[in-house]
Amino acid sequence: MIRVAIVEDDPLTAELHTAYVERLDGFEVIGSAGNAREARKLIGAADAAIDLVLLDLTLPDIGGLDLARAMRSAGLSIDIIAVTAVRDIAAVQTAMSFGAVQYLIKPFTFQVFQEKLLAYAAYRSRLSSASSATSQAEIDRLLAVPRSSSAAAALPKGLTAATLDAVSRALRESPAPLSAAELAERGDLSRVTARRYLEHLADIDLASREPRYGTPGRPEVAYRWLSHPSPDRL
Amino acid sequence: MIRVAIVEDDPLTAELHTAYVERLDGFEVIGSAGNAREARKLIGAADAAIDLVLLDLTLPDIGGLDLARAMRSAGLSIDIIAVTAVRDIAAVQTAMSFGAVQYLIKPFTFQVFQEKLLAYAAYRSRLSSASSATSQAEIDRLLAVPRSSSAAAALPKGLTAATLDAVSRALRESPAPLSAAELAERGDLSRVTARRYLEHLADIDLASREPRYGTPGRPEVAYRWLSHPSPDRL
DNA sequence: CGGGTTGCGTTCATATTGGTCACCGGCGTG
DNA sequence: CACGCCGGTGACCAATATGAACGCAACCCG
Repeated sequence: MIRVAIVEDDPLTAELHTAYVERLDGFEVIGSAGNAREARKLIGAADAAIDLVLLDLTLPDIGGLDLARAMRSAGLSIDIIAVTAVRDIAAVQTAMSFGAVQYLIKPFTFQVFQEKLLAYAAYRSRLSSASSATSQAEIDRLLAVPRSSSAAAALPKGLTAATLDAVSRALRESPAPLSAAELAERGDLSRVTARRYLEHLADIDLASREPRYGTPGRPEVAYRWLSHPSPDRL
Repeated sequence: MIRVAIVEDDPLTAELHTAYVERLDGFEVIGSAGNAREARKLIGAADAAIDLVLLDLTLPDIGGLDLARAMRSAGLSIDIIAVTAVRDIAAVQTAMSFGAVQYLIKPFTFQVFQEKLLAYAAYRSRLSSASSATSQAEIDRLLAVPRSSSAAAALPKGLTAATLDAVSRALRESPAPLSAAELAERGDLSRVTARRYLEHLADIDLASREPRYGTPGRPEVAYRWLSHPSPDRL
């Protein structure tokens, strides 16, 4: 059983992540913390014996990266999966230098989450089953992270990962909600295709629909990128 | 230029590693230290601006792992490659939790050493060229590099080095991205073969896929050569 | 209050390309 | 010399974005 602590300031998101973890066999949630102070207490508790921390990098009191540093200073080698909405390469690099084993970008679907945690579990069992490494090649094999392609299989028929990625990016980078027609113009796509992908994003709760009234003609629905998916969608 | 510090207690080995580093283009040795105290001074020097430390884990005064911890405590996110004769899984795991990007077992050949450092260089240039990541997939791609090894060495079944070389060259010399059909026409290959090799190049991150939208019919995917570290050095 | 107008949502046929499978020719081997 | 393995090829079926046609939901005007 891999014992997980969740450090996340938004209670709704924390609850969602807890539910995610508990859906996976072999994982259990030991506790959660909403800020760094609580997290320190949680992790420091003698009977906790935590294996893995899902660490949000944006906490109210001190940054998650500082918390990670503090953990390392204390000599704790608990594994960390960084969870954040920050899409900053520098943050990624810093997190990795503190020994984060994975970097998850919010919001994520259960599939992506599952993939990362299962990869971690595999890594963990590999390490524990091998008592001592005998060669460089073996070390390399132990540390290798398997290429994941399970996410692609979860796509409904007729949709492409590359296109979905392009649509997601365009929507995310737009400050205002986008209609299918507007996104089509930006992304060199047809209106029909743009709508299909936007509908998919809305279906998996990565985007919300917002009808626009007030103009003549049939109302146009605009889509807004969601950074906090609702937890009722399990 | 990647600035390297070498921390190694045995002078002969330190010299050897220095020579190894200097055989590689794009790397330079800033200094070396024989124990943790010297290492701290070397790394702390304001004008050092060190990118990478080759860190021996068995030092006379304090352990290399403790030095790594001290570096992290100080907020330094300098990359570390752990170098040691210790074949202990626990040490590997601890080193990785302190954010080591590689783990090299002494003694190693120049080949192995080169492979690890070139992989690191690729990882680094990838990170610096991308200012902000846009998707989980991209993060995964960025982070996959440093820990996977010998990707180029082992060719999958059904591929030939000569053909791969020809395809690589053709793609590299083309200013615009090329589709499989286009490359087939240029290179005297069938579309099928061209596609197989282009897919391989994309899989090992030497090329990127870019679907072309806007025209009726199924979108055509074009491949673009990614210009990072020199492949002629292999 | 109801019919007309206006756009967008939705569906469907179509145009292309992707992916796969069974063959073919060549090279090494016994 | 026959055999077997292996990589490249042609042709097939499946996949996926496009454009146009149709229908619907909200505004507007009489």
